[in-house]
Amino acid sequence: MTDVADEEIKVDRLLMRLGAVDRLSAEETAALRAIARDRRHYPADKTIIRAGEDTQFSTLLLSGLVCRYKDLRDGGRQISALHVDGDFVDLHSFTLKRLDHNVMTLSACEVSLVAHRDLKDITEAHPHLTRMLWFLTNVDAARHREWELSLGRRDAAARVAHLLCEMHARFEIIGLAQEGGYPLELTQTELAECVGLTPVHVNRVLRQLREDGLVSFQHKRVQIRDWPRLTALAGFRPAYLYLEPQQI
Amino acid sequence: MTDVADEEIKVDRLLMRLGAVDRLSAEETAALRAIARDRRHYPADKTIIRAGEDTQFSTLLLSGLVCRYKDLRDGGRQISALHVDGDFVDLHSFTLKRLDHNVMTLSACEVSLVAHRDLKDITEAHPHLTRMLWFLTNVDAARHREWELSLGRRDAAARVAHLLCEMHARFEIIGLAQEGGYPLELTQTELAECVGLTPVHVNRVLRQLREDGLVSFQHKRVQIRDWPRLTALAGFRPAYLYLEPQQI
DNA sequence: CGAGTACTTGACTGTGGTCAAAGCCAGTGG
DNA sequence: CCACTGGCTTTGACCACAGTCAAGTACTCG
Repeated sequence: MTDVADEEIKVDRLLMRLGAVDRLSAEETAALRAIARDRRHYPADKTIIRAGEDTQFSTLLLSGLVCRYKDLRDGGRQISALHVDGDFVDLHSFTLKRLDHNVMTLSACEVSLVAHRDLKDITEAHPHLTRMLWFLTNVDAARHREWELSLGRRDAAARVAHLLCEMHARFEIIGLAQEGGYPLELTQTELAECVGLTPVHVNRVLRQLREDGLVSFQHKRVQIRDWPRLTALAGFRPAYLYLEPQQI
Repeated sequence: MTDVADEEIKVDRLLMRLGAVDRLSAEETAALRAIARDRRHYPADKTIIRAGEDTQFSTLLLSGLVCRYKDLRDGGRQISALHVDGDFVDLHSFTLKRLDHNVMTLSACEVSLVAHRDLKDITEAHPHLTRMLWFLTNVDAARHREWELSLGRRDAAARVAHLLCEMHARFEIIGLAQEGGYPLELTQTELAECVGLTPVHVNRVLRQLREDGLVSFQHKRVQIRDWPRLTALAGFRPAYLYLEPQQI
């Protein structure tokens, strides 16, 4: 595979995600490609946007794993979202200007910075594309709501299982899940920060899930062993991810 | 006060909220007023939108208290958001079409139904107004993130205190907070469903907060007793509510 | 090969859940 | 006007899930 073809695939992951939901015109496709220019590479564990800063750009994740998190004064940290290849990590900063959370890489990442100025132009010239982008931020909020449900009402095992189910579904649609497994560049501590548990307890839960033959998470890879029982334990129903086509 | 003036005030609460953030032109104001026509009244405790249904309208809350919630199969319920006068409860259904959660009144409510068809017209004709509405859904997501932080990392007292702080700030900007207090049409059970605790424990926490002289919640009314200590306990900083003016 | 990070495990603790019963209050009907 | 009802709140006794603390193991990377 040439570098050029490789680059195209990376840029196209967002287009594929959008195209799977509603039809994108050639013009819209071109407009999106045109604004996703400024390419950057970041190492793992780098905070790339800090809460409260003024932002001029939104971050389109081309490859790698990114999280958004909030800190408590006493040192506690809650990861509020995970992002995979093709996600518009902080599209909401276009209207919010300054963010209420930090953005950090969890693995080495490649991104495109998209100027808010260019997004504004899209809202002036491409109403349908604007609605599609708006849709993306609304799906993001829907994931927040499902996480609220996990954090508020599911027990430890169901929380961990649910997260592993969600990430499986998300990796699957971008073609990065293989043989019932997928790569997940998280430490157990970071996983704990997603699900509101301690690292120690996450470790115990993972052992239990593994011994019960539901799922394993080792060496940064998740392997699904029994999808029906896993989704049943987690109460996972993927409607909230909005993967079905519709007219926007 | 005449009925007509009263009606105007109700419609204008959304306009005031938007106008406090960024300047609304006369045309934009008129466009918003024009689409908020279909007026409805609902009794308390009525589920008005169910998860998964196809929606043709979004709900602008004119007066009353509304919640959005998700159910677990085993009967558990998590309230993911509360809405006060002037909130666009489910503006996100405009792009999502079907919702991932239910919408329910907590008190008697008055609403305007806004047709998605009309919202679409706005996205075609009023880019700046479109960005303002997009902004509203993004602020909604920011509140979800703060709730994720509460549910995942704050202890019971801080969770309850934080919710009471947030609602105070929100009632204040719509002019419904008076003498350091505000009306909150919630039962302790419903409050528990917001903060991921049991009703019994919420009751204990409320007693503690009251005895410590921080805040009381009795007879559907919250009375702030010591705002500095309450916000300190809660770790409340209102930046995530995006009440400051900015250019969108 | 050594240092540092991540993972694993065990013993013990504590916050918040469960279960149960009683109290309170507003609304309803006799 | 009062008794009854049902929902909400309050309290106590007990329990359990997940947290804390601590020690040890296994990998990775220099």
